[in-house]
Amino acid sequence: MLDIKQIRENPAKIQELLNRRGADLYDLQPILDLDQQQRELEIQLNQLQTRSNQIGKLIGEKIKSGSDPKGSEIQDLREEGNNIKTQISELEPNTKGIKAQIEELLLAIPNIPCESSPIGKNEKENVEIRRWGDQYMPNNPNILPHWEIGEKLGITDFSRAVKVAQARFVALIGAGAALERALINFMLDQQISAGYTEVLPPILVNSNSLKGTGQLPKFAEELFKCDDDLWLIPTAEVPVTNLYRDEILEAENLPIYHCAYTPCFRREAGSYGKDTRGLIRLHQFNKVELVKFVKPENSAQEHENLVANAEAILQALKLPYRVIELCTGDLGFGASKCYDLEVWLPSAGTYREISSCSNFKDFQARRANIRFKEKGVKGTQFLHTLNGSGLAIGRTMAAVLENYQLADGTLKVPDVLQSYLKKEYL
RNA sequence: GGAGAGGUGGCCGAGUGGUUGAAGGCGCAGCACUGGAAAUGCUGUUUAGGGGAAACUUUAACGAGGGUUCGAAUCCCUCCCUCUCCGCCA
Repeated sequence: MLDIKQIRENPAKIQELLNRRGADLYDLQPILDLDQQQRELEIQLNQLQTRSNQIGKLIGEKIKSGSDPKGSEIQDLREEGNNIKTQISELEPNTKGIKAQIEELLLAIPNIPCESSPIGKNEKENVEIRRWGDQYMPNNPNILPHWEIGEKLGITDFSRAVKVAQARFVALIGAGAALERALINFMLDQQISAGYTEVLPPILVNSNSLKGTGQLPKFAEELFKCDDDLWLIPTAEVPVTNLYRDEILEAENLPIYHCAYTPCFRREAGSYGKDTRGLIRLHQFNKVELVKFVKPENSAQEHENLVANAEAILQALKLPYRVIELCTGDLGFGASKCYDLEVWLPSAGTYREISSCSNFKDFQARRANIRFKEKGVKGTQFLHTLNGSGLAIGRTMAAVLENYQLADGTLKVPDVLQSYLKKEYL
């Protein structure tokens, strides 16, 4: 959520930044108008309330000091109080309505892009920052797509998973399950030693949590909903970020780094026909997520470090990848600045997103009301949140299945996973 | 699922309609005392919004939302959450 004060004080600047996502998409003027009305009403309401409070006190004092509660003095005050109450009840619905409208509008407005985010209209204008691992690109010309090698080795079973659930689900069998588990454990172990504290959070969350991280109210159609106001998480970002919702943290306890393995559930609405085969786009997938809570002045550096932590996994797995910086037109709803890691998938001859590392600045913190207090400094401040995949397991599995294929149709286990799998080849 | 209890400030805990943003204690901060510290004493110690250059002032908040009243932490209604016992269960 954007800061209404900032919008009020600097509308042109905020509007200009917002326009970088795509001109004319979001108009701040209605918010400004409502805000103006709201403050005028509030001044009136405040004055009435002040008088009402005075009357209440006065009646109390008079009765205590012996005035006749039925006498005309008290009766007059009561009448005035009643009048004020009527006036308040006329104004109050207005302010409440206007406040709710402002809130609704604000919740639907995305974060303002960072000044440093490259300006562009769509993913075509994203900027490649660096590549790594060209020397590990396989030169085997007969590489099978991962879903084929997976079926061939008998470690992925899509058709049975479809029978059990639906399209876009998979069952991992035998070494496939073991490989998935090895990847999870390896990633967690690595991130824990990089300084992240592991969390195993709820994977059903309430709608307040989803509002806090920005999935609601706008993106309900991308989520699976259960009864009782509970939703399956689309990413561990939601439960982990909301761990500290409505809290005031001590500055000395920052930064906080968490890593979390969870399954993730997405409807993938609007992507019919895209990536229909394989492990790339499923309704359920596993992911290790990194989440940081930091002081505002450190968030840019923390962001770079977060990306490095995600990259370290790909490097340890010797999987070729590149780092893309998203342009303003391709930035996610809550992100101010975002780097994607894309892993090399030789069967397709392309890089595919395997991690998305975003700096949300105070956007989520404001929605989720996560603040910190610095000793000796008056008041509280919103902290900055960041998160990134470290990494998406299913897509990592796909990358391993393709990049580690041998000419004879078997698979070499990446060095760092051998101790987990206790095997060198599959 | 059945029966009961409860949700008050950073924490503990009082408070059943009247000047209570909330006694008391703990904790924390500052000052005094001390060679220094402990102990002690004094002072201070929530958050958010509005107005104001500021000093300051005003409003709101005792789980959430509504109601009664001139006035609600206190009374009424709805919802949420926590705990205990019974049942069921990985």
